[in-house]
Amino acid sequence: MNPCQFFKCLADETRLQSVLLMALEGEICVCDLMTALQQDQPKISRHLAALRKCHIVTDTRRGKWVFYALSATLPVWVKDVINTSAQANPAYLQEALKRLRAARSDSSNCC
Amino acid sequence: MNPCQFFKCLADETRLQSVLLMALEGEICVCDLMTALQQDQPKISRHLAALRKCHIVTDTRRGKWVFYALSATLPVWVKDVINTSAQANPAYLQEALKRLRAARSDSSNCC
DNA sequence: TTTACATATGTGATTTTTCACATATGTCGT
DNA sequence: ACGACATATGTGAAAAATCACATATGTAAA
Repeated sequence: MNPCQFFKCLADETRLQSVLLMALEGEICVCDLMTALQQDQPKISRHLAALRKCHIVTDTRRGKWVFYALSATLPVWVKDVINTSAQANPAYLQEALKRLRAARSDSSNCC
Repeated sequence: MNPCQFFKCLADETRLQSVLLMALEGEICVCDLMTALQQDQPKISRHLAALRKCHIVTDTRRGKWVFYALSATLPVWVKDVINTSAQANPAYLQEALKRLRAARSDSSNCC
């Protein structure tokens, strides 16, 4: 993992929040990320594709839905950077996390 | 320190290598960074200005030279991210570090 | 106070990234 | 096979970042 390429992946609000949410909450489906980050579907999807291309996340299809999670094979230092950042910035993630959890506990939600 | 803004600062080869070298070697003057990174003066100076603007580094003038170092007041998580990245990527920094140390031990060097 | 050297910044061009919209692909239920 | 829904991607435009060159500022020594 090239360090500069890695930091470029984190250097965008949508990608960074997606990665940090996955660090805190495990796998997340695209529809829930749309809700959590309040962004439209193509935008979410495109940023996830960028993360996937750099092997930071993996995607798993289950029925109609695709779930993204941090790659299990990340270098230790990358995991450390992601976890440290996720733990240390509750305020930055607060709103998105609230929307994510609300969506997930809503039985009328998509997935 | 906004997390996304911080990662944007690291998302450039010149800025990232400058920051990681400062983590490993302490303060570095502009002329030595030019040698270490093999970039021209305005380019180095401009990227350092960006880091300074975000309060990631501080600058100290001593005579004709300006020395840059990681800010002493960085949040703990930011220091952790920088140090972890610097320690974990020796190959990424090897060449620059070699040139930096060579320049510093050369008595005919600028500063 | 003039000159040389180290560093910073103004500026316009170039490159890269991001975006919005349209459309394609994939899955499931009927 | 068809329709509805979830996700992915093609494409051109817009925005942002980077660059190279010129020039300005600051310091010290002669």
